[in-house]
Amino acid sequence: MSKQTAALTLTDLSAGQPCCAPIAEDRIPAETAALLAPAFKALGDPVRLQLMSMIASASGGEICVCDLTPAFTLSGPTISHHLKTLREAGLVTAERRGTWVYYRAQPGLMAQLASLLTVDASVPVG
Amino acid sequence: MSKQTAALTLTDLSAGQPCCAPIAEDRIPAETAALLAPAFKALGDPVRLQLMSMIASASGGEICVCDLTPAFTLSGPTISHHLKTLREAGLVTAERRGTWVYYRAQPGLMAQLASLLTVDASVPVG
DNA sequence: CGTTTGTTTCGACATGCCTCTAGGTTGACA
DNA sequence: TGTCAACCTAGAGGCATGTCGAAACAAACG
Repeated sequence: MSKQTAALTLTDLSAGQPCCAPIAEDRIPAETAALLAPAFKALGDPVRLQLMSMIASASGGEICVCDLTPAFTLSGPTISHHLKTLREAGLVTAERRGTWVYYRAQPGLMAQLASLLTVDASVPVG
Repeated sequence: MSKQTAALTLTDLSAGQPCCAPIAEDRIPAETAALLAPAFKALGDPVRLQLMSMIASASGGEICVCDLTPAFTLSGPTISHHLKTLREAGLVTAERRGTWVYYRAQPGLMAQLASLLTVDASVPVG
């Protein structure tokens, strides 16, 4: 991992390490933007947003690909591609158990994105 | 009118109308995903994420394009293009006053996205 | 009225993304 | 061991996006 420009890594973020103040408090540094933008980008597709929702809301905290694929009118490989995108963004993790692959949400990064967008009413407008 | 699944518009969201439960509570409907994905997509670029941050954190709640452009090593038209993307996503609004154009964040939609990503510790994991 | 300054639009090109089909890999089971 | 099911990877086609330079538009000012 050579692109260590920022002192923060995706692993840190997934682990829930705080990254920065909310977007409305201070201008975020370029390194942070470069690190978090891919996560937002991954959520920028309706299919992936629904996949993320199904994974995050799954009972037991995980869900099988075999339960995800039939929920869409898309081919298996296409769903697999979207899951890979979510995986590479650090939003989910995958684990193979026997025949099936189970996906699990990564609450740390989700919380980071949420806190970044949080608009605090007490944020000074001046 | 407690269960609004599809009859929601971007205007509603920008105005701060609640759209749905957090992503980790229930699977979001396809209509909601189609409505919110463009907003995440708009934030999925490092330049736009920084622009959004500069706008949202601007003192006075607004900022001039003439203050945004010099902050990047990109051409004016390119910055304008990114601002248009944020505008069309409903994340910011623009107003021309004299020579300059001022941009202002749209806290309603930002709050929607934040609440969607919020992970409640009390979310049942089983 | 013409010039200057700030901002957006237009046209073009390179790159990236979404989707598919085809094929490969992994694991279960007779 | 052979076969089948589940899942992923590879490659291609078509469309969208990011970026630029040039030009158009808008407002202020002399």
